[in-house]
Amino acid sequence: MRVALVPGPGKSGVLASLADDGTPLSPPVEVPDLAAAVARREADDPVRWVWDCGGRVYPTLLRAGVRVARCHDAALVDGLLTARDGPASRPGTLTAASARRAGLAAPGDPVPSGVREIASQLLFEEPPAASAHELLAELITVHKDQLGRIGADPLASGFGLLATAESAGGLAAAEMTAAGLPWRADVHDELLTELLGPRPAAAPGMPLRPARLAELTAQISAALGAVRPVNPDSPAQLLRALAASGIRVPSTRVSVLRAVDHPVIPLLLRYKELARLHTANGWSWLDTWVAGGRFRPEYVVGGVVSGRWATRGGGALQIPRVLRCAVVADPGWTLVVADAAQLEPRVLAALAGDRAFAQTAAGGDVYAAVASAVGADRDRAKVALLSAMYGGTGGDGGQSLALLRRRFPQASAFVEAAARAGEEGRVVRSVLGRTCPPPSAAWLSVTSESGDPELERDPEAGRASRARGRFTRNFVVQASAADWALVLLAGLRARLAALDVDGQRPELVFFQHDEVIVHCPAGLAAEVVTAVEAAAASATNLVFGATEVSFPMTTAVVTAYSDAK
DNA sequence: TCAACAGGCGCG
DNA sequence: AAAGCGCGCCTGTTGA
Repeated sequence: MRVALVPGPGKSGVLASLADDGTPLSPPVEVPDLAAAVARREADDPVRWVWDCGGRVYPTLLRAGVRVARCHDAALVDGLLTARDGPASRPGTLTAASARRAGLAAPGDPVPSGVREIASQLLFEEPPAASAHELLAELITVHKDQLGRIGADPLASGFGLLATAESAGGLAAAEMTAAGLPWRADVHDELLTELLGPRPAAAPGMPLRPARLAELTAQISAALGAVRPVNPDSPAQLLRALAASGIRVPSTRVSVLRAVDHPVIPLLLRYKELARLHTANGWSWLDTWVAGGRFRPEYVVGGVVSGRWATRGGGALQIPRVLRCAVVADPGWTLVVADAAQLEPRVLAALAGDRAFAQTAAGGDVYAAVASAVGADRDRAKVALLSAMYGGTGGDGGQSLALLRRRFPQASAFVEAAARAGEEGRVVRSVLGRTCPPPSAAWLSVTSESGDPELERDPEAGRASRARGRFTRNFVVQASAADWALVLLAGLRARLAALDVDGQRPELVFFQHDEVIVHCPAGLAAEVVTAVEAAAASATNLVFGATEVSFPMTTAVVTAYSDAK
């Protein structure tokens, strides 16, 4: 059973039951308390809620203590379909719905990524606010249209799974934001103080460097023999000061500086490390993003073209390793940290239908297995494999790359074909059918062939073409890995819901590409680990069908995130 | 004065 | 000969 839902004024809402093909079964029903109505239906029988944008609707339900098991998120599905069919394919009704959504949004409100562009175009037209009944009618039309377009996909079942998983991802994202990642502000503060010195007093308009950074700055200037103090935060200034000391470098990147032998280098490297911590995850970050012992990032489902998630604010997907000691389970609770081991090479093995490579990826360490298969050491094999997926030659791994091609011709041909498609301006799709963006107008104009043989040799054309080849080469792997991880997340979420004991519910609290963290009562950790493994096995089967490739999860039951791995 | 850009670095 | 993929966010600089 599907039920379409649109919030109305106050706590009210409008509902309509739909058949599985999206046809309305009865006239819309107004309810005074939407959350209560949803909770009743959810308890009765399995419902797939159809709504326009879970990111907006669901947090309200969660605040009222109501969870749902399944949904169809029309905004997220629109993103998938628009990536597949192009913006011109978007039906008029959805455009109108997007416009209304944008019109109803407060200025500066985030708009779901799939409709961001069109919404921003229409934002200025001040569309009239539509009634909940009008919006529901539109939603029903859009939903039915989407079901038809999903069904028409050449990868119908895969693409349908993707739409379902993307929608479930929307639910998980809202729930994770509501739950928050356990974060010990006191531990974080202690670490900052230990590394940087005491927190500088707030000086209006005059941000102070913490003691340790000020000290290093002075030492750096001295080591460079600079007359005036050098600001290490200014690459241009630093570059000049280095040159004045006879150090000629193309940039001030850590990787470049590391190769230089000079007394100032260790000071600079230390400064960069600490300054990064201070600016990216220092006290002001703590003030801004951590409250009540929780860090609550806002996830952007499908925010990356490959289907990976992004986050808005707080840089949640770049939590530095040194800070992971601040992620600590509540007393009596524990963290289950699980990540998919060597996900991308395994995905390539499963995708490419390369028997030899699949057998190689059937075991515990793909890189070691590849190394022994091609007769190279593990490091070289790893670089070669990554190069094959990223489009580099791997420098040192170049030879191994050639061996890789000989030993695993089908896997190589698979990524090469993806690269050719990109270079020629075509699009590629993930295993479940997520579609990469078409080439930009700028790319087309740079690479378009002209009759003039002089122009054809424009090196810019070749560069742009190869760059897009690397992008599509990587896309098929990264996006398929994202497919798998999303299906894992959806399955895990469902399994965890079944472990709910009197509100002592294991909570998904973090998701980062190929890694999840579950916060659970200590007594449930073993069951959570089992759930993770079952979800991984199920994801493998749903996404890749029968395959020899294994997708093992590395799980750790820990008190602090830093204790994992 | 402020927005856009460049350089840089954190994560996968 | 050299170079890989995808992000978010910070500071400093530049230019309208």
